[in-house]
Amino acid sequence: MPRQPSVPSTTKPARAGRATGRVTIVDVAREAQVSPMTVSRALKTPAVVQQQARDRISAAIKKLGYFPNQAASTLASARSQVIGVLVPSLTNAVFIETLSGIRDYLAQAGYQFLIGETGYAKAKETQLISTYLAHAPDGFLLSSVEQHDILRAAAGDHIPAVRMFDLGKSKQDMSVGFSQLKAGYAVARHLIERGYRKPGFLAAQMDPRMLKRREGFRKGLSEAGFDPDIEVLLPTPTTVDMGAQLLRRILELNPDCDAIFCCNDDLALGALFECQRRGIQVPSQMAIAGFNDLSWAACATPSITTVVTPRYDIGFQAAKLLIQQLKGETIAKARIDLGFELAVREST
Amino acid sequence: MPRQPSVPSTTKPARAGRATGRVTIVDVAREAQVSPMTVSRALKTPAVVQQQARDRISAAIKKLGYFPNQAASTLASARSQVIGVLVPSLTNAVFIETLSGIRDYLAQAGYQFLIGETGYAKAKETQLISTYLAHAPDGFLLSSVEQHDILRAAAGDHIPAVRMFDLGKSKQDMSVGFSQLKAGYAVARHLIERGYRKPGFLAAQMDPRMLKRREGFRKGLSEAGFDPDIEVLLPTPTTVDMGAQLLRRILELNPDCDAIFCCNDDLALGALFECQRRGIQVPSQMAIAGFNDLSWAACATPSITTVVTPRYDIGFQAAKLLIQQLKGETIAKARIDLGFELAVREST
DNA sequence: CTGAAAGCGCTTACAG
DNA sequence: CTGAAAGCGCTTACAG
Repeated sequence: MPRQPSVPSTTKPARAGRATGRVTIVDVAREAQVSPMTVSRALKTPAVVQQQARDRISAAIKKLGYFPNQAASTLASARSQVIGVLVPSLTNAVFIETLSGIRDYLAQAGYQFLIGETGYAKAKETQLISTYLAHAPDGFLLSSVEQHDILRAAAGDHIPAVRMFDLGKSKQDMSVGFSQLKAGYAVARHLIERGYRKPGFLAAQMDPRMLKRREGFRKGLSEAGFDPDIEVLLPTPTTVDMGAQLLRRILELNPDCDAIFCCNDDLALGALFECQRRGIQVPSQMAIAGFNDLSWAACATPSITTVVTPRYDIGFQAAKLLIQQLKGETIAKARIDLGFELAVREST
Repeated sequence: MPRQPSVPSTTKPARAGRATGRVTIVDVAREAQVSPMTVSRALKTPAVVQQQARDRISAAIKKLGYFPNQAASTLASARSQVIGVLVPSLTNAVFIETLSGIRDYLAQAGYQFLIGETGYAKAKETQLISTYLAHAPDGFLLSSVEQHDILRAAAGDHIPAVRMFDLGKSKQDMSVGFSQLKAGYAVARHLIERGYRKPGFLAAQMDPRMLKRREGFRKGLSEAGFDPDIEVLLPTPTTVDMGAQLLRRILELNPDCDAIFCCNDDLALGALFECQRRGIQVPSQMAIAGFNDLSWAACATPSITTVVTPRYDIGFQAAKLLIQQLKGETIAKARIDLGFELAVREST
């Protein structure tokens, strides 16, 4: 690894009280016998620097153990190479996979990112954006559909943002996701086609995306002449255990409920465990459908029918869209629908 | 929200080609009729500024919509208020909870953090540290026990680091975790005391912590005169489905195996599903113990015995230790053992 | 408690 | 393709 050589005071006299000992672009320039500007160019736009100079600069960088100071670069260029990323929750596997997609795209593009957790609250999101502004992010990846005035107001400029998970209303706003409404609708259609007659809906964590899934589910039931009001919704955060609680509750309220759509796979898993505990056969006495296709859905006993969502891709494509925008490239489509898939398994 | 006022050219003439339009500390100083230095002090060490001046500065900040430029601060002070955090995996719920602990401590302390995923590889960790150095982090929170020369070499200075999850060998090295070895040993003792005679070990993702758990487990078995070699280890990443595969494999190799210690709860869940699929009664025909106490362990059918690990606290305490070190506070204990707990449930 | 000067390490905007 | 000058917005290190 690059070892920082102790710089002899003859080549680099310590300035009065400010010496950091850090190897700078000036040190590299001196070693390579070019100007600091040429070193800067060799690092940012190598094509524009003569091969010979580039070689000397590379050698000097290696010899001195130079690495760039991002703060200086940010200050001088007003570009931080940092993206602010705000997701609703970090304890939900769904968003973690989205972060993986974001990281994979941003890493190869040379960007870092700051991660914030909004707890599904717009106010918290606004506050985090505000905090992040000190770090002068070049852009934001957000999870809410709402607009943030602060993005327009800050730094005299509009900071570009891409919204993830749901699709923006206007085609100008950049967004990457899929139709939550259609996904909920598809689950309703599936359960009806399988012959279930009293499908219910279980949910926790009242966030806008969940409400859209519910809306689609209800629409599917209503259209087919079924009762859309068999449901239990809780505002508290989702846990596996809550799936068990919700199942108990819906059976108390609707003893003849014969199928449930859980708004995520954690609830579905808890509901399945509760059925096992009570000796309720799945799917013959109770069908269970989940959402997201987390790792256990496919290998549970019985395996769980669920909606496969493009979580990783949402992060990857959203990051890509943002960077294209930052580079001033033309955006073919600002609103990217990645779709979803229904994985039909044993539980329905 | 703070709206950036358009600055009339009479008060702030645009410099030749560099005007950013950003409100700076100089603008605030002018508005508050103090020097920029006093504004800086009012923000960093308010106690040292006269109340009256502070009030005028607050008003000016509000009026102009000022927020600090972290890049300028970092460049001038050589302190970035950023911590580099490296965890083995972002798709493992364990580390996510650790990140929550880190975030909760760092947020109130006014620090941001960059998150990197090492994929359980030291080389990747070294590379990420190297990348992060450009952002001049004030410290690192690491997951490996190994030393990184690059931390000593960089920036002419030693950058402080706290190691998480396992305990450092020396009492000088800062580390926060618990004894993986003792945890594995405790599970072995528990299974033996319950009367199981052929306990086996299932693992994936060969990382050093897992190997220490295994070492403790084998020690417990050997001491009691049991065969420690009933085990299946795979180098590939952990998934729920792999728990099912590993269970099949260990039963092929050791048909009389009557209990398994899975190196994490994901494997335990997969093993439980596989038992259900094959009609193997848990725990009467096969006992299952996991590790970490993830959300489903307590509510599975049957509920799963597991080792409760202090994941959130590891993150919180590690961040606290690092910040104390950065502030030059005296460190009472550099090696913090947070312990663990065995949650005995129905599966054993 | 307050301020003028200098500097942190880069990049912009020219000029050649 | 290359370089000298100036500036990004803060904080350090003095000096009062």
